[in-house]
Amino acid sequence: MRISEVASTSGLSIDTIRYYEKLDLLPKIARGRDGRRDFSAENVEWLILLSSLRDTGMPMERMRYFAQLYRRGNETLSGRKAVLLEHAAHLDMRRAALDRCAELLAYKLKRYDEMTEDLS
Amino acid sequence: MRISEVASTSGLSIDTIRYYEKLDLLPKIARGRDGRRDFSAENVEWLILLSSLRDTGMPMERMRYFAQLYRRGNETLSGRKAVLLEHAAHLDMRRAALDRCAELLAYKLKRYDEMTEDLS
DNA sequence: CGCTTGACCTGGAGTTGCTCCAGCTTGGTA
DNA sequence: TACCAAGCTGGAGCAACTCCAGGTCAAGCG
Repeated sequence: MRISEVASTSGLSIDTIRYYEKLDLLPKIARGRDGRRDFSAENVEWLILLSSLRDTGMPMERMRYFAQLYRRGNETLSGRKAVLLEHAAHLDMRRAALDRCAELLAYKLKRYDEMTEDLS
Repeated sequence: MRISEVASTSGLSIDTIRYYEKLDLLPKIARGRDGRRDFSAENVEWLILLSSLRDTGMPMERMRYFAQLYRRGNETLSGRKAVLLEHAAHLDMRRAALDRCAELLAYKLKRYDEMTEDLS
């Protein structure tokens, strides 16, 4: 799979994919005879996971750690599981922050409405 | 109110508060005789709102626009309302992204479990 | 067969939104 | 009166992209 296809499939930009490769977040990516990257289905699945983790706020350093485990293979499954469970907990906290913000917005909007009524 | 108190009340760091002032995200902040900032209750409320917006992903440029409206006073209420409504919609999208990620994690975790069973 | 176009390559500079630091001033305490 | 914590400013540093210049290569077209 060409890098442009991977970009549109994963939601990452082409530049970000190359950047992630440079930071060792990806396993070795195959190259075609012409030197271009040729992503396997597994590569793409991995990038979709990274994209999703990053988009929901996993820090780069944590992703590097996760990627190291991934490269070391099956013996690291329980370590990777721990990373994902921790991130699932993080998602709950993010959801709570969104909810608090939504509540604050509802309150502010109500106040704005009251203020515009007072003016009329 | 001193800057350190505002920081712990709003969740923003002292540096970030000064940074926001430099970027004109805040109205003019009073200074004590000694030159230190002295935040009013309204200042603090504004910073809490900014903190919440920023934390849930409003871009700086949008916040600058919002702050400009705020500084111009009551005539901009409907403009500010539009900004907050737009952000409320953004919150829904973020919540959906979190949910998709949670689902992906649940799937991956299940697969990890299956793989560890196979090994044993 | 030569030429152009477009997708890809690399290394490096630029951007956003903080975050930290050096070096200074000041108000309160012993 | 001597100190220390808390504040000040201007500027450097950092994370995570994002963009750009300048180059390669395969494919399609006249």
